[in-house]
Amino acid sequence: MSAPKILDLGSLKHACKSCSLHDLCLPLGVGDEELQMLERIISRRKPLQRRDHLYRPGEPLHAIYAVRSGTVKTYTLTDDGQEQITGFHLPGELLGLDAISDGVHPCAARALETTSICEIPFDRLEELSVRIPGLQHQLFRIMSREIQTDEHFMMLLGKKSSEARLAAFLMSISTRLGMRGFSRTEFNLTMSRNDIANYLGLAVETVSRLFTRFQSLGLIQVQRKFITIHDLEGLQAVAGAHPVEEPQSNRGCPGP
Amino acid sequence: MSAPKILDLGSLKHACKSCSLHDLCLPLGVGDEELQMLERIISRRKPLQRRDHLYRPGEPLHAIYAVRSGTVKTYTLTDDGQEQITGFHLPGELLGLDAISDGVHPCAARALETTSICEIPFDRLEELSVRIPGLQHQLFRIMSREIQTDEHFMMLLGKKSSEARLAAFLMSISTRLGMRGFSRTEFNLTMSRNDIANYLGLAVETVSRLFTRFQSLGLIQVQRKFITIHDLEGLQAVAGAHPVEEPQSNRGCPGP
DNA sequence: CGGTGTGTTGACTAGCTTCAAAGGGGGTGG
DNA sequence: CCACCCCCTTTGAAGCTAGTCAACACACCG
Repeated sequence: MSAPKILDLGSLKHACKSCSLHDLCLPLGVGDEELQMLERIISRRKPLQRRDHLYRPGEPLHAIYAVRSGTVKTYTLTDDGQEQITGFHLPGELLGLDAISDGVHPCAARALETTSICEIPFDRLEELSVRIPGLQHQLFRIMSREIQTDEHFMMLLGKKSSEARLAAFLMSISTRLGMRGFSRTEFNLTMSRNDIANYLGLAVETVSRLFTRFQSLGLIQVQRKFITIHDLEGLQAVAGAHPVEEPQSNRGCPGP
Repeated sequence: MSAPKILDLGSLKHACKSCSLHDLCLPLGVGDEELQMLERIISRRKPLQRRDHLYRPGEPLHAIYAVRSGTVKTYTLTDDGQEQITGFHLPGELLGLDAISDGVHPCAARALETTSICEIPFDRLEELSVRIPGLQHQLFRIMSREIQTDEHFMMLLGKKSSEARLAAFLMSISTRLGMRGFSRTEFNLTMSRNDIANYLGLAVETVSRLFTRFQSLGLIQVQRKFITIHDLEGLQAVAGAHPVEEPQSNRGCPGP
């Protein structure tokens, strides 16, 4: 499956520079030679079109994937058949890590727009990470990071108001795009309101109302899918805010 | 840190049999010799008493931990200083995986009762997993599993009613205890109602009312912290149920 | 034996969902 | 290229779930 295409290693290397695998490879002093070994097992797929599936639930894990450009959403189906979005994946981010444990994808991955993808055959990645300890360490880090962000998101869903959720969502998109060199304050939301609502555990109507409210508060400007953030600090404040009231005093003092 | 104690390998091996590291080690044909190498780096800590911390947020990652007996809760503090429980860890389960990415524990871990713990120095575990590919694979699997259960839990928080959440929680405890050879239908909830509510994103009062309701429905019997499940299937049904209505027809048929 | 913390129960409230309907773009077909 | 249609989005009003507030019951502990 997926015959490794011969690629221009120079350009691929450049591409890898903005990828999460890069961040997590080079800093540890993985040598040039080893980097080339890694790059050799990575192949590009032909771009996905909007609504194309990268994989579906139940498919065996062949590879993990990195988004080169575009957006991918991952989702599962609940017992009663409705969709639950588990994440949006922006350029430089990885998908498919949740499939390692059973060797089968527990969720589906679908492009929200034209999207290009790097494919990293998992068995070969594992082999390589035995030979390159730095790579193994980085894989552990990447997976740990995902566990951490999932925990953070659980807090969002469990404790935060609808306002805080949407604000945090926008801040998350902003930050992640910013890390990859895109604008933090102007971007397109490639997902529908429905997707956002689904992801945040809210009703579509609530999300729509919140966009309107944020705009009238001067925090953001909304032009359909195009968002301009006017007040990053303000938005962050809304995101961090306690659902009902903020004591303001004795911050971060847990007590024994 | 943590001078490796000389242990009776025979008894430790036995202990490891009911541990998640075991499940995820032996099946892959890790040899006896390699298993001994693993066991040699694992040390026991002296038991934790109720309310003792295993680690606190901000502490550097020295080791990951496995619960031998007892229960541990992990939690973070929100921006405004209130506790958010991220998980309960039963015998045989691992803690601390979320600390790998930054080398620092993002959350706290605290014993809910007298608890004994195995400590696995992470740097030595990493070294070992380079030498034992099967071990590396199992670590990937364990972390992947955690990502997967986190995603599942996100669905619970985002889409399910309070009833479904508590039912799913009880089923989760039941299943996990059952996997370790404990009773699936009779157990002590070592965590307080407050902890349960916090974890599930509910108010304490709601949790209390739900326990009463489940009892009057004949699903469970509640005697303070001691729970008897009378109807596992019924509880599962409540857990899986759609918050409002259940279509009942066309299950699991996504459509393209 | 009181004190304290934990758990339960009731009444009220708020926030979000649901239901309903209309506006607006983008895509498709003629 | 235009027109139609569908779906996404927005807005309004009503309803319900779960949260909040308050008071009490119960065990556990010193």
